[in-house]
Amino acid sequence: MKHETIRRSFEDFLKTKGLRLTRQRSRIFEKAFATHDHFTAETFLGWLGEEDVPKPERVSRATVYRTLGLLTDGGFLELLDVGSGEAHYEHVIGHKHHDHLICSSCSRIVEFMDQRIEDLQEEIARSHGFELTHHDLRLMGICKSCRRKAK
Amino acid sequence: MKHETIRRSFEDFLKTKGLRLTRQRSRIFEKAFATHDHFTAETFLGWLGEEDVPKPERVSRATVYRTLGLLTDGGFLELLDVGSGEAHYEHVIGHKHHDHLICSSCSRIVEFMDQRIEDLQEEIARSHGFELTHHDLRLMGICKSCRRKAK
DNA sequence: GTATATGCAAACTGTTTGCAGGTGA
DNA sequence: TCACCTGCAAACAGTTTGCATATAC
Repeated sequence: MKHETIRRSFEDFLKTKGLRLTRQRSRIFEKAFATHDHFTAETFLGWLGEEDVPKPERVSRATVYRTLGLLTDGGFLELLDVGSGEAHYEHVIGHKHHDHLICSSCSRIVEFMDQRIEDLQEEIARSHGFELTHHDLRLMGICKSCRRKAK
Repeated sequence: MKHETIRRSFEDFLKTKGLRLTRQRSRIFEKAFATHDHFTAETFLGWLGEEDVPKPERVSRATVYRTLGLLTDGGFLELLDVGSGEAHYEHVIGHKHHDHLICSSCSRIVEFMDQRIEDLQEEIARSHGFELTHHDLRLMGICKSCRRKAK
């Protein structure tokens, strides 16, 4: 999906909800889609702080939290719970569904997706009478380079 | 596994670590193994508060948190992250490894275990050079009775 | 013009910690 | 005895919220 397309769909989303396209929302939106990495609200705030922009473009902590929530509601970001206590986000462009391998030692996050597991999950949910809305699979372990270092 | 056996192993655990068997730890241990349900620290505190015990048996919030952590370290409890912001615990007796189906509507938690998924997880981790230590699979959806109610 | 957003700081939730006094081995 | 524990209250981290002011439409 092209950046312009999703930007447009963000503007539509705001319009439909009767919300306004403010400088802050615009800046947060652009920033969130400018990286392919996962980020937390605080990391994000750091990124914004690095840029030296004139006062009317500045974004407060409260607005970052509010807007990340908004983008998540709208389906532009996805919440990723890595179990660290902080909410991690990732944007949704060119990011088909995937799960995560997390290195307990260096916190590196590797994405993967396995259709066989996806299918089994559906099967299991069905057999328990659940209608699946989403799922979250985290594999925790030690990555190759950390194992090497440990020796 | 019999209750007595695990109680013994808890006492051994304390001894090995040079820790003491206090009234508080004993009470928390018994309570944690008296239910088969998941619980949070605050729920647990509530349970303890319901019982009218003499002062030396009373347990403070700090001690509940400390002791649940201790029991988790010792492998007597398992941490279950249901994504609600609070830590949920479940004890380990007669509870082989399993994953969870969570109803987004009524919060009901159903346990399941599927060896085919377990095997695939190992395979995926290996193929990415990870050595798996544990994993966490949560399937979120709407359970049968909530779907029925919704209609 | 006016409803919606923002920034600020204060509130909140779940959890951890420092310290003075209590207690199990 | 004395290291380990506990209770208390204060600290903490991440996040949310109330309110006065600013701004998009």
